[in-house]
Amino acid sequence: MAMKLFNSLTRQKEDFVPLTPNQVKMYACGPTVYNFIHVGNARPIIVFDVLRRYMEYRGMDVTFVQNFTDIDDKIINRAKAEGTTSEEIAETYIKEYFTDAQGLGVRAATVHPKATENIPQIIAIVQTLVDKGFAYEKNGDVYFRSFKFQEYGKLSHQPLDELQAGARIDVNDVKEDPMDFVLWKAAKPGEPQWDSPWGPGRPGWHIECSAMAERYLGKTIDLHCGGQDLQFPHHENEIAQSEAANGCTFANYWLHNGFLNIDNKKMSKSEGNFFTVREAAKVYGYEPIRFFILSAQYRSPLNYSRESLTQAQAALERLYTAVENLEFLEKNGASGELTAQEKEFVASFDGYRTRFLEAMDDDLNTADAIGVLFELVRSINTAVEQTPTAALAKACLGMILEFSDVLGLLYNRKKADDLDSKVEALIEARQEARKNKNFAEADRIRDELKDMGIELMDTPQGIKWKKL
RNA sequence: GGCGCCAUAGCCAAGUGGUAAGGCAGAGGUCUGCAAAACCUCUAUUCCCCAGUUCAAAUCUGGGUGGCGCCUCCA
Repeated sequence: MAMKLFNSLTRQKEDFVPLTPNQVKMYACGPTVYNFIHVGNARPIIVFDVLRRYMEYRGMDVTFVQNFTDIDDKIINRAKAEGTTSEEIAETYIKEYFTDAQGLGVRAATVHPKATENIPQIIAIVQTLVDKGFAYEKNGDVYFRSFKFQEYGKLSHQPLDELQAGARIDVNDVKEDPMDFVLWKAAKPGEPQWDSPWGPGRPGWHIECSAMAERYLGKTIDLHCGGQDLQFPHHENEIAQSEAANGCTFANYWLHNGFLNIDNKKMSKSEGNFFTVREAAKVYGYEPIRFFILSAQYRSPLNYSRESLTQAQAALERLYTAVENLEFLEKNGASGELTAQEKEFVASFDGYRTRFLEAMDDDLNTADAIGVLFELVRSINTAVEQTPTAALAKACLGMILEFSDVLGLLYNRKKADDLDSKVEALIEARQEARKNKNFAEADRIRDELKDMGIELMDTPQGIKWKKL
C-alpha cells in the first residue's frame, strides 16, 4: 500500500507515487543564512527529515536537496551592520545551522547547494524565460510576467483578480504589472554582484530554488516541501518559473507544514516573537525539541510553551529509561534461548509495526506513531518484568530502536563506558554495608555517588547505574 | 475584501460514521531495607455551541461563537 501525503496542489491526501518506482526526488527550501534558526524554522527541518527517513524505511531511495539562500538583502544588511562581507555572514550561519541540525538529530541532505554556487544555472533559466517572453528586463532588473503563466495561482488557489487587488498597494513600480516578481536584481554599488546578459546583478529569491532543484533533481521532481508561509508567493513563483521555462510539471507533490506558534501566534522573525533553537536547546536540550515537534501531526498548528517542552522531556525520559533497562538486561539478564511464551510475545510486534506503518502512511502522522511506540514500550516493560532474560531484552530493544530510528529519536544514548576504580570501590562498599544491614551507610554512599554524577538503582539482576 | 486553517480531559495530542489512542501532571496500590524505575487501578458518559442527516456523529451537512494564517520578507 502506498503512503498517503496531503498534496497542497489538490488539497487532498493522495497516494504518493514517485516518477520512478522507489526513487524519490525531494526538495526542501532551506534557510536564508543571516542568523541562527528559530524553533519555528526547526519544524520543517525535523518533519521533512522524518519523511525522508520514513521513505527510506519503506525501501525508497531518496535524493534530498535542501538549499541555503546565501545571497539576499538580509544577509547584505547584516554584513554591512557588522562591517563584514556577505560571504562571511553566510558561512558563519551555515556552520551554525549544521550545529543545530545535528543537535536536533537531523541528517544532512544528499546535497546542500548554495545559491551563489549556482549563478550560471540561474542566469540560464532567466535567459530562457526572457527568450520565451515570460520575462522582461527593466533598468537591469528582470521580472517575470506572472499573468502570462496561465496557471499562476494554482498552488495557493488564489483567484488571479483577487491577487491583483491585494497587490494594488505596490505603486510607482517599474514592473508591467504589480503581480510580476523579480528574477534578477541589478547591482547596487558595493553589493555582491555577478555579470549577466542584463548587466551586473544578483538573483532574486524565487529563481534560486527553481535552478537548484533542476540542477540536482531534474526538470520534474516528486516532492517539494516547505513551510505554509512559502506557499505564496515563493512556491507559486517557483512553479511559474520552472514550468514556463521547461514546459513540464515542476513538482508532483507539494507538502506544507503548519506553523509553530507562541502564545498562539505564528513564531516569526519579523514579529520578533521567537526563540532560537540554540536558546531553547540550552534550556531543554535538543532532543526534547524534536520530540515536541513530532508530537503533533505536521500540518496542525503547534504551540511552543515551557510546559510543552517540559512534557516532551519527561516523555522522552520514559523512552530512554525503557531502553536503558533493556540494555542492562541484555548484559545481566538470564541467558538462554527465547522460550515459547517469549517467542509469542515477540511475534506480537508485527501488530505494532502494522499500526506504526498505518500511522506514518497516513500523511506522516507522527503523533499517532509515537502513541504506538509508547504502547509497545509498556507491553515490553511488562513482558520483561515477567521474564527478565537477555534474549528477550535484545529482541525488545531491536523493536523499539526500529521505530525510534524512523522518527530520529533516542539518538543520545550514552555508551555504557566503564566506571573508574574509585566508583567501583564505593559501589562495592555500599553492597557490603547493605549486606550488613547498615542502610544509613549504604544510603550515604549512594548520595556520595550521586554528587559525583552516578545514580545507582538496585534491581533483581544487580546494581544498575547511570551517569546523570 | 479574497483564500484557507484550527477548536477533543488540568496540560500536550491521536481518532474523521460504530460507541473516546498515547504522553505529561495527579490519586491509590504492587514491588523495594529505602530510593529509582517498572507494573496495576483511577482521572472526558463525552469531543466549542445550536440545528439537521442517520439505526448510529467527536467524526457528515447547515448556521453560529472563539482563535489563527496567507494575500508583503518569513519555515
